[in-house]
Amino acid sequence: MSMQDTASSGVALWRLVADGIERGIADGRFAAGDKLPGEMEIAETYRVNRHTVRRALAALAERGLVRAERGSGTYVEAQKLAYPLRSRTRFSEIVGAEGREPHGRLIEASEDVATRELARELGLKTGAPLVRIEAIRLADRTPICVSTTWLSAELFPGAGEVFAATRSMTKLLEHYGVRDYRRGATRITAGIVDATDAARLDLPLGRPILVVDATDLDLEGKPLVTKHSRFAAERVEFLVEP
Amino acid sequence: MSMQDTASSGVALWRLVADGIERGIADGRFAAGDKLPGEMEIAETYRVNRHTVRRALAALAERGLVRAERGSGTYVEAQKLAYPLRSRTRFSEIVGAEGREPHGRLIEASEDVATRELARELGLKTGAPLVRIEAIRLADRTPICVSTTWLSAELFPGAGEVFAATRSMTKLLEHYGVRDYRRGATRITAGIVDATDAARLDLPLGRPILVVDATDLDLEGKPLVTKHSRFAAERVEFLVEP
DNA sequence: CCAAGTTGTCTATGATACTAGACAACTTGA
DNA sequence: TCAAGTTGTCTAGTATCATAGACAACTTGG
Repeated sequence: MSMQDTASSGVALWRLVADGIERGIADGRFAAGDKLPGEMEIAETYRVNRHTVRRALAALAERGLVRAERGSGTYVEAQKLAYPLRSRTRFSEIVGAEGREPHGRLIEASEDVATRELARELGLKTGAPLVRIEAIRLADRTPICVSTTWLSAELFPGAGEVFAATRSMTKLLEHYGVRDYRRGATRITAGIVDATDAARLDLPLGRPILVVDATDLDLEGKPLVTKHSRFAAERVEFLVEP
Repeated sequence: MSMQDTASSGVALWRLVADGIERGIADGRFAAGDKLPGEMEIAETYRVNRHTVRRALAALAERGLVRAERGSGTYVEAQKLAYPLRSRTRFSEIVGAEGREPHGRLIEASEDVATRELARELGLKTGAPLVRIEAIRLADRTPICVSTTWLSAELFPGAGEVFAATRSMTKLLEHYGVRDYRRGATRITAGIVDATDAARLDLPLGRPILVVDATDLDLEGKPLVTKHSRFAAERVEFLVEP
């Protein structure tokens, strides 16, 4: 150790610094996305060499808690949202279970007609009238995913307005008398974010996204809605449980 | 660190070993007075060099948790019993308050006659008949002190048998109708344990003892018993409170 | 574009931590 | 008395921890 830690506690200085910063992140002194103080400044507050601070930051970066950007600063990485994929998948419940505040926002709602693919997913005829809802979901204030959701315009007339008011797909379905629903097939792929979604997700261009196509069914197995969601890969982690 | 700790945790190996041993003491895997495994054996269980174990043991010894005896082994130091000296001093209550189990054992009871000193302490005449009780007191199974207690044989006939049965001075006095009593003068000195007491206290020769001479009085201030107690200095700590 | 501020990388030095081996000093039990 | 087992002490080598300074590479705001 150094002359600075009084009693040679058996804990390295860089570890003390790392723990201090981690505590700051945990208790919200440094929020997700925040810029940490500069290495020099941290070194001064802990009365420690800049290299020791770098060692601490490296340990935190290793665990994904912070990310250093050369020339700019070191930023708090939002902890990846653990997103379990079960038959009962509710965004608000998942986010809430992580101790974060779920939000939804309508981007756009419009009339559409079913392509052959959409028709098959929803058990409708090709060309059937649909409501298309473009929405974004956030945990606290961090955008997690943008979803395009299609519903039958005949079964759910005015669904766009209802979603704009309720900001929740679950509540929308309740409004139409659907007490419960469950997840049908879920397909997951990955891609690169396009410019539109990048702006919506507040992501730099070129970042990876997780693309999820899923259909929700009512309790009799009849398709209710089908969705095409794009998740910011760096903010979410899907958990598939046996 | 070494190559052995996989991820360079920032916590020194010797600290991990020390913490492990301390936990063992705290949860009773190593009881007070127990001999710890040899340094070599500890080194093997923690997959660590013997010198690292020695560093850990040195840290624990520094804090008084263990004591190394060359050629013999390293022993768990009993935490010193906090022994407050108040006007109402009851061994069993003091030990119980520390969460330990008080015990008493009669070593010997015999007839005696009052020396001038004893007579003065007890408010009797020189040569008055006395009962002399030699007893040992323990906390859990650790001997704390040996006491020689004198009582008037006229006021407390057969006191030796009563003590042998009750193993408690408080209960003995109750047996003779003494509901309460309090501590009179208390004199404290220190000395070196003699061979007899060393055996009784399970102490090595040459160890320091605290010698307490005290007289207990009934509520009217009349002397009841006078005692000469020898405490193992390393196992007890007297607290004088204002 | 430029200056200021940021992180990244290099060299260098000294103090600790850990390992390894050997032997001394001591205790214990046979 | 002796052998085995214990703690104490020494030397030595390697790796990590921490400090210090200098400069490169990059970002940001003016």
